[in-house]
Amino acid sequence: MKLHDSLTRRTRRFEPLRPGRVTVYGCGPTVYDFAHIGNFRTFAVYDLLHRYLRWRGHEVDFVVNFTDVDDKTITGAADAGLRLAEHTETFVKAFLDDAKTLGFLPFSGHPRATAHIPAMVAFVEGLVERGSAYLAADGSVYYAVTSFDRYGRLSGKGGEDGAGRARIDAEDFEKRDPRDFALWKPAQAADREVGAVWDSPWGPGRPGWHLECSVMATSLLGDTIDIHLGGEDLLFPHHENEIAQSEAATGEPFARFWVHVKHLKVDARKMSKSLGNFHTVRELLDEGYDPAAIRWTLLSAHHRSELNFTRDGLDDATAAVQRLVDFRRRLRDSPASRGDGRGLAARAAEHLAAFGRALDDDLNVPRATAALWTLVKEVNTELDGAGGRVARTDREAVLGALAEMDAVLGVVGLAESSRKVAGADEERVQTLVEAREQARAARDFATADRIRDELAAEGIRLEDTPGGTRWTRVRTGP
RNA sequence: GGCGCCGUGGCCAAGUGGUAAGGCAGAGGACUGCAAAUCCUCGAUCGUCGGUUCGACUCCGACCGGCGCCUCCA
Repeated sequence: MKLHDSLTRRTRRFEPLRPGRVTVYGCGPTVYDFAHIGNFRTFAVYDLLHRYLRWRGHEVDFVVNFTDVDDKTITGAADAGLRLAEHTETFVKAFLDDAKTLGFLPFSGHPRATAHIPAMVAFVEGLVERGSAYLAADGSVYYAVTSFDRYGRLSGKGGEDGAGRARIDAEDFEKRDPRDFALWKPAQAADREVGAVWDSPWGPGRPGWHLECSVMATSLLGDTIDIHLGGEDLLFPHHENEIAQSEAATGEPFARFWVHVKHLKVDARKMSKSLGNFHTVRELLDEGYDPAAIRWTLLSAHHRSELNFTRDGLDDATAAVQRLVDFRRRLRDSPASRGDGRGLAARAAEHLAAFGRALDDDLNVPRATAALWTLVKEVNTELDGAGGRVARTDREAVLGALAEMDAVLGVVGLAESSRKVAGADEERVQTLVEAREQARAARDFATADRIRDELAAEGIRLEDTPGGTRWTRVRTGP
């Protein structure tokens, strides 16, 4: 596959360092609040890459951390009158729930910063020994940016020129260079209040933000990882600092590919609480949107392009997803015709190949889905022409290709799972459908239409086919 | 001020130096008791102005508009 790497600013061929085994680290959520739809755009891309790599036959170690100690989590815990761990647990759980809702494959692990403090301390000790970090008068340990000559290579920022404009905080007076950043911070009153304090050779305190990712990535995945992911905002300073720390500590290249996901906008504007366009997954679900439609929307633009998230877009996605569900159902339910196929198997293979080629090209989902739609249309046309029948071999081939595509996209199965009808309801609906059939046979269309309308109101759609009336639950959005 | 991105049909969104995928919506048609589902047909010259080129939407420049990072942020 080819993958765009932010560090070299090139789209390059990707091969794992160790054949057959890919190591991926994605910066995960800071668990101080419910993750919003913008966070989940990024995480949806993580899931896409995860699924794609597995689909292409790789073993994947895919780690996504939880930042469970930082200013915001500490402030939040203090405001809630809780210990840090109690406070963050709520949002860890919420994240995992939302991830499941959106059909994410379980990642290999979700290391928490607070569970890796000893390794962080050791990491910092190593940096101090190497002369890459120093203990300042305020009790903080800072990374010395000037000790790393490649600093700024990723972002094109943070060079000496930029230092002139760097904001000068009170703590900056303790730094040797304004660009230096904290690896270890001495305990403050608020930290002690919520239990965010750990021992270290430099006294009680807590780790700086950038440190955790370097430590967890290298200790869990090795000194050099294949792919490092994050939102575009993390490029600087977070990822720049990760590189500086990690490479100074290990002497090895940190990440071979850097993938940054563009931010999404809501109604063409930056999502923010003040604009009132701030959405969480659970809010959208409460409004009645289909999880699969949310997922489809989040994946609807290439990950390096801006994604404009709108209600209209969600409605579009709802219709598109429903069409895919209908397609699979139609194919599954189609009676097998006798004789040889009509070439659908070959075309399914062709479109599946095109789908794969699109993803091979820097995860080009829009192009991949175009191949999917072409398959849908061609098969529907064929079914129309053949009275709804299709050769068994053709049917299995098309269903197989669809399943393969969905192994990466993860929407059809997700959509079907939210359209299940419980047993009791099923019997009730069946009874109504039969009553309507009798009314139709008696040409009592008023009664028939009334039953159909009633069922439609509860999301049950009826279709009168030559083989009888069929019904299905559909999602049409709020 | 520095670095960077974007502007494609009503909406969303790919793409390429040789005359623009796909989805949604809309219109007409087929099918249907009427529908639904499905299929068929119909729409853009790619922000503006210059330049390079046999030829640019695709390269270069300027401009207009929108946006991101530079401070916590997916």
